[in-house]
Amino acid sequence: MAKKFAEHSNFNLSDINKEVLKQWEEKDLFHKSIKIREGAPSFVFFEGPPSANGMPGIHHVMARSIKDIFCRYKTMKGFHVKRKAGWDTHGLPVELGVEKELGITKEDIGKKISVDDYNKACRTNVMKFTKEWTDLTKKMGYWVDLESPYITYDNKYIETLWYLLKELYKKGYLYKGYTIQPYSPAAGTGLSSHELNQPGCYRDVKDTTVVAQFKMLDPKPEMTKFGTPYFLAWTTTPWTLSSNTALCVGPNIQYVAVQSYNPYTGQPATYVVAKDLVNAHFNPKAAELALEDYKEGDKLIPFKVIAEYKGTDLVGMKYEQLMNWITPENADQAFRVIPGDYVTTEDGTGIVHIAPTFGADDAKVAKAAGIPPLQLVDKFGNLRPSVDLTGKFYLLSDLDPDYVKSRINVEAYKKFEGRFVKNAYDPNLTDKDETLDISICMDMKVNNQAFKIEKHVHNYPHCWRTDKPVLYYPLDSWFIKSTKARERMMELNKTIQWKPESTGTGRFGKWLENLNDWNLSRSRYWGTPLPIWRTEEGTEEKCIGSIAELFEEIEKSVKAGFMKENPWKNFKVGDYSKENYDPKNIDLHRPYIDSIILVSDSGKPMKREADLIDVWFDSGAMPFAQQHYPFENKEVVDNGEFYPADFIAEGVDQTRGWFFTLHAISTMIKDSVAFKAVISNGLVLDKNGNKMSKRLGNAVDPFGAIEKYGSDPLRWYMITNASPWDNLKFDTEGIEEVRRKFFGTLYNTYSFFALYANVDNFTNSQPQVPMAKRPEIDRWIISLLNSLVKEVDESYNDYEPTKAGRAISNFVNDHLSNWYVRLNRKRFWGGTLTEDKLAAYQTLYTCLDTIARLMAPISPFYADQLFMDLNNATGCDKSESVHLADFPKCDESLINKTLEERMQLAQDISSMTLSLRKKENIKVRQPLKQIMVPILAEHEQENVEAVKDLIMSEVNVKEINFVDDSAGILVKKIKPDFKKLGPKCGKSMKAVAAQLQTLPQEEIAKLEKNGSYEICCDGVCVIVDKADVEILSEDIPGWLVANNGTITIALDVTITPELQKEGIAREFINRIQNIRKSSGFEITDKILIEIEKSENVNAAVEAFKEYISSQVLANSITLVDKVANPTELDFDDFKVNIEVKKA
RNA sequence: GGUCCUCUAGCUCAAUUGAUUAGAGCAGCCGACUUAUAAUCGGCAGGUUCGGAGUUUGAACCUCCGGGGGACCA
Repeated sequence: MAKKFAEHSNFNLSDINKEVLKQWEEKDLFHKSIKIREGAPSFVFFEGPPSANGMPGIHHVMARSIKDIFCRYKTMKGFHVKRKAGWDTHGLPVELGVEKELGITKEDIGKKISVDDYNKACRTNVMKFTKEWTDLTKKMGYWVDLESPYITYDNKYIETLWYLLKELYKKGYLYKGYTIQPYSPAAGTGLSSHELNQPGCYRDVKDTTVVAQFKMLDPKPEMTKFGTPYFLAWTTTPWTLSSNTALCVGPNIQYVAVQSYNPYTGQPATYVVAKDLVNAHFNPKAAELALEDYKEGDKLIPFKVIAEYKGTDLVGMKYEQLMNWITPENADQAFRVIPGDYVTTEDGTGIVHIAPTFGADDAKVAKAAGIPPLQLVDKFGNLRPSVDLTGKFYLLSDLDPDYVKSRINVEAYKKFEGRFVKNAYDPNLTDKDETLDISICMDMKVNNQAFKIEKHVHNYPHCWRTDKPVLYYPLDSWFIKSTKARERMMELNKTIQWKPESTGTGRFGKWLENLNDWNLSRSRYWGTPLPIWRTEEGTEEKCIGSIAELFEEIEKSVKAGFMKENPWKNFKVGDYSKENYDPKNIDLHRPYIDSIILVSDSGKPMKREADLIDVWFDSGAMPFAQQHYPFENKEVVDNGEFYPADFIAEGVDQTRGWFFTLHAISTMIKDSVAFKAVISNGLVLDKNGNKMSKRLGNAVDPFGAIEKYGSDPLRWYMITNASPWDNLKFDTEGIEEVRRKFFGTLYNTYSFFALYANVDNFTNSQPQVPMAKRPEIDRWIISLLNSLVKEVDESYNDYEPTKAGRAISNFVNDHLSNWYVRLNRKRFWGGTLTEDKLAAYQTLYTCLDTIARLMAPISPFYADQLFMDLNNATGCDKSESVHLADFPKCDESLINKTLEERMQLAQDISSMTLSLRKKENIKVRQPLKQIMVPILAEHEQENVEAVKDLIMSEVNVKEINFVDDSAGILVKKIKPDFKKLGPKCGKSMKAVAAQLQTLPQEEIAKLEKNGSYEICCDGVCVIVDKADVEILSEDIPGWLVANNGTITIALDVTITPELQKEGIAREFINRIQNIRKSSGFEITDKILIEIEKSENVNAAVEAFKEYISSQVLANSITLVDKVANPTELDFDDFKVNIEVKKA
């Protein structure tokens, strides 16, 4: 007994989701889907590790849908697609989460709580939401190996990181440097650029700014003619002026000397500023005033430009230190004008104040020009900037007394010592208090050092944790010299297929071009320790690349007496078992690792550099670390089975995060790309285009959405609404629409099929009816289906899931359901299983089965149900799931473009006819005599003939006739083909087009006859070929005509008495059916009809009595003088009374 | 402040890469169908392609200027 096609009583995708998921788990289908492809070529995919210390959001569904689509697709295409889940477990977010939970700050670590306990808390905390993540992963249908994920805190993982660091070390990529970095005095730590880019970090703040006057020591002669000569330089951080050691000009910028007066003191002066900025600092209204007429206190200050210089002319000029509180080392080298390409004339004065200790650019140009930074010596003998780690000017008592004596002007400095550079850092101050900037500016004003003091609003970064402004501050750090690999990284990047391309060339490419060295250091507790040990003076160091190497070194150290014993004596080197690497046995984290003292080659003790490494190194190293490379799995990584990735996908925010670190590490270690193709998806915004946030309450809960709609419509919506790299305005109405329009239609199509297939016991076991024997409409849909397979396959292959999904959905809605099934319904009804009927079943079955496979990557649940419903009944494909089945192959021989065009023609002609009917207010129910189609070429008639019957039944006309040109009645029109004619005509295109369009009928006839025609205008003549134009019939005089593109039709709207009668009959049928329905008659009930006599209907009723009766199951129709219980029927022009009774 | 992306119907998106009637779906309005029926279908209406200038025979598309939105970076 053949199995029947499942007929579902209701259609709830959320339930289907759950049901199918249960099946998957029971049958362990994910693992089977990998197992069946064992030995096949591998398709390598890398999963970017999320951090499980927060709940997953709806955007994760987006990113993971994309990943899942291509992994499933490639599996169906026969590839072996292994994919390991991963967890990102280190780093500041985790630490801060723990601190918040425990109610402690960074300073408490090691005091109130031991580092050991703290790290234990981190280890637990970071996996807090693992359950939710796993849950979502399963529910949304993302297939990834969750049982053996890579975890970045794992000892094995860390060991690979050490291996990689050592490799980099050996290649000379690691160095220690002193650089200006964003630093949060309140948090006591440097901040990574990633941290600086937490939402809300950059904020507009109002700061006091000053244009300072730097007195020249060696002015050019013309500068000394009037008052004192000064350089003007603008700063938004006046407190850094005391650390000024140079001024910077743009070498190619034009500067001028301007004679004028100081606005505050009225003292005469000659100022040097950029030419473009003169008007920003000197009021143009005062340009006409004479210098001599100025009196102190005048609002308009006269000025006079007296000379012009190029930036390079100024380089090397010397000036007097602005604030002589502290004398820098090598002071003779300081206080000079130096060149810098980054100087602009957009704001300020075109001369930039340089404080090498507080600006990254400053430090760079200063170093290049040999300018010393202004540094102090603290009481421990360290060189320090003028601000301490808490954010205040050093207290004299914290400095080296000898240094204070020799270098500091105590008198001047005392006034400012201990002042915090921002009020936010000082626990005793508020915004309302005078800032250090203001105090300094006031001082400068009095001393004739300030030219202009202003409030200025600018965008400034804040610490995402403490909310306080960031300080650019010099810190000691380890760096990866990524600049060394920059060229190679750019080259390799060109080989990567980026989706969208602009992210690769633009955002990523530009970033590589301007690459800086990678700051690897983090001064925190929970992370991968930097495996570098150094002697106290830093003269000797060792980088450790494995546990084995560490153990060897420990041995030496024990021998040298620096350590008593190896703290991990149970660990067996070379034993890669889970137990051996268990944290109970060995833990490479702080604080344990810090207790290890190694011995240098010369016999000195070496301590570990206290830093942890950037967590982005953790994630970027995952291609290797997830395999514990090279300690294990060396083979499969080196031979390409697991590396590089064929494909990865993450949010666009990862461009400079994970995408970069993967690429950088891979380039430096393996001289290879880490991934060959990448999709960077956009953001998921709320329906109004705003960012989703928990705070605003507009975040969509992914669990709720899946529960309500099911994962399929959610995924389908996300993928097909817009390209994944565009931002998605997430609107649940869109999911609803997808459910209704696409899944609903597909479900109905299947239900229709199942209903009749079960009645006819169709099981697809009969031999396939040869295509040649199937009706044209079958061959048409099969042709379209194969075109679809081709398009979808190409789209998936090109990482264009949106195109694939849209194509599938168009096919299902417009062609399969709305045309094929609708027009063929009658073929499935009643009767025996004829060849024609069989062809219909087979055709529809093929379509549904193919659709299930095509859609499986995007909507894995419903596709599987559909596939199983079909194949369980037929046994055609014995795969346990659509995801274990093969992707359809396009059979080019079944694609018939002529057929597709013809059907399009039928659809167009029907649509035009319906439109004409509407215009004339003639219901479809009213039969009409004929449609006329003008024919200009033979094949046109052929095409229409082929689909004639379809059109006639669609639009209720009796004939389709053709008018050819022989009678000469057609009114023709010429449409130029601009693409062909444009290049031919050039400038005269417009005139030629105008002439063509007004060409008289005779001339058109000539063109047609001769195949070409000469058009002259403006003295230029062009030969217009027949192929350069489209000739169409625009009108048939006396007919009602519609035009659409090249198609023209005319509808005969004359309603003959005969047609009218038939129309009335159809009208009766419709009304009576309605009465049947509203009276609650059964479909099989027979009825008796009485109609009140009326001139309007008598003839029609008499003529079509049989027809009406057969349609409405009437035993009799009688015309009577008056009915007993009349129902009034309104026929627009007249009314008729009728009575319908059960027989 | 810099770099990049983006702006098309009320909404969400197309437009074969420069071609002359700028298209769909949703929503709206009108209607049809009534053995896929809590399903389905048709028609109508809706546009200064963000604004401006330029290149071109021809611009939604290329260039420049300006505006809105967004991302990334300093």
